[in-house]
Amino acid sequence: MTSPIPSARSPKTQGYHHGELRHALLDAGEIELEENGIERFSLRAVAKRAGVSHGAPAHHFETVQGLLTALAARGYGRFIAAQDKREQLAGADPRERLAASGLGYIDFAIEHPSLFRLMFASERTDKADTALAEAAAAAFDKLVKHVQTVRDCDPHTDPPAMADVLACWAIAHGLADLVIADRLGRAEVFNSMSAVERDAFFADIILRGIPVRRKSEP
Amino acid sequence: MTSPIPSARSPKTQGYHHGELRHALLDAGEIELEENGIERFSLRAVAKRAGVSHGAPAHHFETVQGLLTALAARGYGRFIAAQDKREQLAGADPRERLAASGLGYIDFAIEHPSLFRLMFASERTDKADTALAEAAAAAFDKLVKHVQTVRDCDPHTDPPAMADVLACWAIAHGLADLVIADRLGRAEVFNSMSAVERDAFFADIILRGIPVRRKSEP
DNA sequence: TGTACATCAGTGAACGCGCGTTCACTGATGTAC
DNA sequence: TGTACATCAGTGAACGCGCGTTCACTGATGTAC
Repeated sequence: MTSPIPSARSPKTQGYHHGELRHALLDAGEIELEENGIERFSLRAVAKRAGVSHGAPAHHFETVQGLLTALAARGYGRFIAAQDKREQLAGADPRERLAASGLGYIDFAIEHPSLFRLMFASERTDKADTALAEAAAAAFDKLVKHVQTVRDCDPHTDPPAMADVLACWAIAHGLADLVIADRLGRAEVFNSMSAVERDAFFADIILRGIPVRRKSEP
Repeated sequence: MTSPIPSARSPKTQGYHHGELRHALLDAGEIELEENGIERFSLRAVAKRAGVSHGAPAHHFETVQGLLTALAARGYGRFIAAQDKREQLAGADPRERLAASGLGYIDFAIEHPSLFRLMFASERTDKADTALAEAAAAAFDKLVKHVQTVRDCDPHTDPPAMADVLACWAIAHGLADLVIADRLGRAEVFNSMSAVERDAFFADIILRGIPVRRKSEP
């Protein structure tokens, strides 16, 4: 079934003391989360996977909620990294970069569906946690800045631009959630797409959130 | 804490036999779901709320998964009803009706957040269940027909129209999921809206999924 | 360099809990005659 | 209308399980002198 992660122990600390257990528990927790889903997540299984007794995590996380909260916070780091990765493949055009960021949003959900759900739809994290709140805020700021670049104004003081922010967010989020729930297959055309076609398809939909302003319009 | 639902027993069947227990369990299950969330949902609590012993549900649902699956299937009925309700308040314009349907989608999520999550994001339902699959298909068909009316073509054979379907779906779904995750409050403008303003705000965003085609465009 | 000692970070047994499911049972109901 | 009987739909005790958490313990590590 599950096996410890020997590589998580450096040769220097292979003995009684682990040395990097906090980090190892996060790694093991992430794997457990993706293998079993949030609904079957358990601290004991995480400890087993990390190769320690199930009492050990208490020295690093007060409760299972603490571990899940730390996982969610770290998840936002991966989430932003997935968006950065797509942006680096994009050109200089602000709209293209915004769409790329949205594709990274979806990539993350596909690669880490349970972590994505933990971050956006679980009641098992501590929403008052500072690190988690800051990580989530950083992700939101990223989107705000994309829209700011496209619209050349600050969404926080320009309601129409903030509407663009929420529209793009909702689209990327909705696509991501529907993809991992395996719902988009209902659209026959979706099933026959190559990866490149799918990216173009999603990018087109994401950009509907921030319509091009025409001269004839206000 | 929790109390039985005496009204679920008709005077004629108040004795040893319940008479409507299947129905009463679904009602109790829905309340339990919303009060405790999926993550803390338990068959024993549902039985207690329905006023029967915890062994009783086995006569109506093979397992807890069976009850959750039936709840999800019935949820799609409520989901479609929420959309119908909004449509009835809308005029004849196809775009207005499509937007209204999307608002009903969001209404449902707000009124039944845990049921919404059970339907769209849980691993605890039996996805092979016929009734559940048919209920979900009916909800999708509803959206397809809205787009069909707006575009005057069948999305199942017209890929651009199916792209409109998925775009509108993703927007309504994304808004719904972000609203119940309490994320939209990050946009300051959103917090100060009245219910009517919020509806108009969401309707505008939903309709971005199905852009008006101009004569100068293909 | 060697020793005493404090602290750290593990172990593993134990606790109590709620869970889904099973099952022998029994009261209530419906039907045949 | 009355009786015998089959079936239905409950009860409640029992099962085994995995869970999070606690705690006395101990081996490992680091530090003071």
